[in-house]
Amino acid sequence: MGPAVTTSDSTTSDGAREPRSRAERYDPSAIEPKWQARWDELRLYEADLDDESRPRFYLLTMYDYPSGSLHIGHWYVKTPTDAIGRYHRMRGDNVFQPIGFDAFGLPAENAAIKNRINPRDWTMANIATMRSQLRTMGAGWDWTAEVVTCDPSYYRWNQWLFLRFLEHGLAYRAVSPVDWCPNDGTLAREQVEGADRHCWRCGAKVEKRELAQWYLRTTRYADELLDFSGIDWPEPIRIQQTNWIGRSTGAEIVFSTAPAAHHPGGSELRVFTTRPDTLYGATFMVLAPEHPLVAELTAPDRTADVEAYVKAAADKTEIDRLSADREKTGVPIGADAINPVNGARIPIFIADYVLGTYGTGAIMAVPAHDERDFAFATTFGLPIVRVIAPRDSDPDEPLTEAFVDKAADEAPRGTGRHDGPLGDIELINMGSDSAGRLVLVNSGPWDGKPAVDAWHGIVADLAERGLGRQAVTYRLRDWLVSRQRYWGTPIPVVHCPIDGAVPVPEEDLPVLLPDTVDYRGSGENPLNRDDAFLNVACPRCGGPARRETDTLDTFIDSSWYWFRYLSPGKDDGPVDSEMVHRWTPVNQYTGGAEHAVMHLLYSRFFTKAMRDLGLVDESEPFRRLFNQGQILGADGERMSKSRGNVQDPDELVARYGADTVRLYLMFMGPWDQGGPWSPTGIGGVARFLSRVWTIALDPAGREPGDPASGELPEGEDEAAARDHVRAATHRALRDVTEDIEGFRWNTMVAKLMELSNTLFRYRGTAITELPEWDEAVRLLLLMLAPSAPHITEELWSRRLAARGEPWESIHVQRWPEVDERAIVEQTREVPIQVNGKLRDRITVPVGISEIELEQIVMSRDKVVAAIGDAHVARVIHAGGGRLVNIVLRG
RNA sequence: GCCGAGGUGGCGGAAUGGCAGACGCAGCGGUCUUAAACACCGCAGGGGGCAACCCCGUGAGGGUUCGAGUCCCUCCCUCGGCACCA
Repeated sequence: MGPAVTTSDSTTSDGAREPRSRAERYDPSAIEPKWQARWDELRLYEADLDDESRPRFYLLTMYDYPSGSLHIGHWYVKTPTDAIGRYHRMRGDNVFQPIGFDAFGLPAENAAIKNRINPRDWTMANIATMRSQLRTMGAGWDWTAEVVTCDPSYYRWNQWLFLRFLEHGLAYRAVSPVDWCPNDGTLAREQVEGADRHCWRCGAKVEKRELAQWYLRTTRYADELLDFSGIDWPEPIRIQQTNWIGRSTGAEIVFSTAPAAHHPGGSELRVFTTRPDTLYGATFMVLAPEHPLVAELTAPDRTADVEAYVKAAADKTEIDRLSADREKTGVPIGADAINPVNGARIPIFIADYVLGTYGTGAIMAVPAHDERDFAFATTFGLPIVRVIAPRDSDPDEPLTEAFVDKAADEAPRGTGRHDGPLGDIELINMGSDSAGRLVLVNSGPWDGKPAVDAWHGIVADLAERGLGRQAVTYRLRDWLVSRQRYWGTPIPVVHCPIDGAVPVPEEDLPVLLPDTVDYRGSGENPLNRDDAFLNVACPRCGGPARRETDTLDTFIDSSWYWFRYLSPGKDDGPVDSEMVHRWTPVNQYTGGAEHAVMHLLYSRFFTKAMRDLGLVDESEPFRRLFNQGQILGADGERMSKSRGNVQDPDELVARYGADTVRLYLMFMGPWDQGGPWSPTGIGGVARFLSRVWTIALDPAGREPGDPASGELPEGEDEAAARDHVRAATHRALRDVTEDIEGFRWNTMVAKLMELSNTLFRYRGTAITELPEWDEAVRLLLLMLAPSAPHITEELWSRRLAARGEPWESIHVQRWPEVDERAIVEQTREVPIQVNGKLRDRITVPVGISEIELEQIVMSRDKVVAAIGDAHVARVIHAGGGRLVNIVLRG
């Protein structure tokens, strides 16, 4: 049992041992389940979505993956979120606070393979556990709106949406590589282990395999996704999304291949560059190892080297490949390209720092003006030709590093569209050189022309010859949604030998996952072996065909689930458009910052795509977003069962009660920060709630440990004490309200502690008989109600009972109003600095003039001493008289 | 490596460019108790001094300012993300 919370003597004490106070002690286990049951009975948290009489407030928190049981991290997001909902209810809003489960995903399959249990059984059992755990939190979830994504009534609409996307050209199929294990099939990133990249299950060497897979065309919305107007999202998230999308303006330039013994030449090689003005400085070309023309262009005597390099590149992660300070590697393929502006023959290399997924998968290398190209050229002894130089400098002075305009780094970023540093080319911010400081050199007809003019001029010339055009490229790629797995939404397509990929007709949805599944101890998709699932008649020609066995990425599920909460049972469409129009965008979304780019960008994409399909009118899913931090294990690592660092909330609830756990999580630190879990300090919060209990139920009691107990604080008469109590109460109300609005829970709790400490000092005095005290207790309970719903409900009900008033839940009371008059002060303390160092403090009347204040300041002994014989240069009255600083000369 | 966030007492943290360390935890002293636990009251950044008081102090180094934890530059460290974990 925890300190101060439940002790045996509160329940068993009798005449043998006199407890300190006859008042009942705070025992959360006796009150929390009682109120949870009562709230359910009253359906206190079931929103009436048709209620037009109050402002709507859609409060959404990221739904959870049912991984087994809740850990303290789940509570860390949910308790403040619940406090937001409760606060808004008290503000008079119609709050909709739904919850659900993100039920498809890899862990269920891993468990299934390992333990030979059906993923559905595993998942549903976990959901049952987590539901019951969630109840102990006493949160205001509306369970009538629950969504579970592995239910056919949900995933059928994933399929339906996929078919609409297909119709509108937003879904397509293309070949792309996956990590592949010969025994276990496609592997997720987390299933590839070690530097040698082996399969986590069988240890086999992981290969790349090319598979035809389904994509969603997120890039169609790239520009619109850069526009954050109308939503109130944290700047860091907007910056991360903007950089993730990575819009770059540049040019596509067509080089051609030079004739060689093994190749007739004349093939087009397109490159994307943000620096067409440096075209004359291209001294070699680099293709990504996976570029489609590599095999064709490679000279016979280079084949062995090139193939070995391509194979090695496939083994590396993109993160490795893009590391800028890594030693540059690459191999020549024994072919040349021809520069369209000057006919120069330049050698073609492949190198892994060029990615097949960005731009055209090929770059023109300009070592004089790009750091990576410079490093590569230096390693391989390739020529470096300077083509940009400050006006009147020597153009042929050798470079010791790439000459890149540093002003590019100062380009504004993040809040809107921008062109920033790219994966492979550093962009000069053309706007930064509007003065024409930089000119072209070694560039034929362009010598002496400002780089800014050449940038556009060279592109225009190329365009005229059909050899180039201005182009925009994004770092953002289309969304690969195919997963070679069982436990997901089956992609509703049939492959027919005659008709190709045929969509499943809408009336045949849902394509159900087979109930029985046999993994045979392998990770390979069991749908591939399930004849009953596989064999199907072609919807178009009726001939024998084969079902698509890929399932959809679970991020599809989470890309529209908040729409579904509004009509979870709807069976003639995915969403109730009218309801969606009324209730979205979501007013407040809360969840982890680890979703900054993927889930939060996919959700925005889906909303825009669904708008264009005519399903919803909104363009953005979430009006306001907050990303809380992550609670790590006590060891500072992410909580996971395998590390054994998971903190179970049930244990804490059993010991301290849900209210204490909720409040402690809020008190730990700033909500967006998170940090390692440590239970040290939870006792302080428990003590705080015990004090609140005592203040509310036993105000007349005295503390034998405090000799001054029952007396007013020294120097305070009754009138002063009344003012003091009232001022403390209303100041707390003002600050707590602001802190809740700003989600500053830790300081909110601190201010409630401060108020309770103040009130505690008046226990046993006559003050507790007065209206000021009564108001203080009332406001303290109301302020605490959103965060600690059970204890406040209990104390509220006893308060009403004591007055003979009928019971009404504290959670339907109105949030109180601050009385500004109570807070006004007569005097204030002014710190006095000499040369910025604190030397004295004085207390002065609030309305004092600067002249009067200065007179008092200058007469103070400490000030006089600090000034000595120095000369006062000036006196600064800062912040409207908040501080005085005396500046000395010499 | 790139993008984003952060670094303040023994610990969690507080501080619209204006008194660094609110509020807690741990610690120390005390009250209550036969005693202990609980509870309560008080002390408490580091160094020096009997004291008044003085000096130092917000990852490191520079800068802007009357004044910097806060703004700017360089660097170091930690955390999140990097497209098949969710």
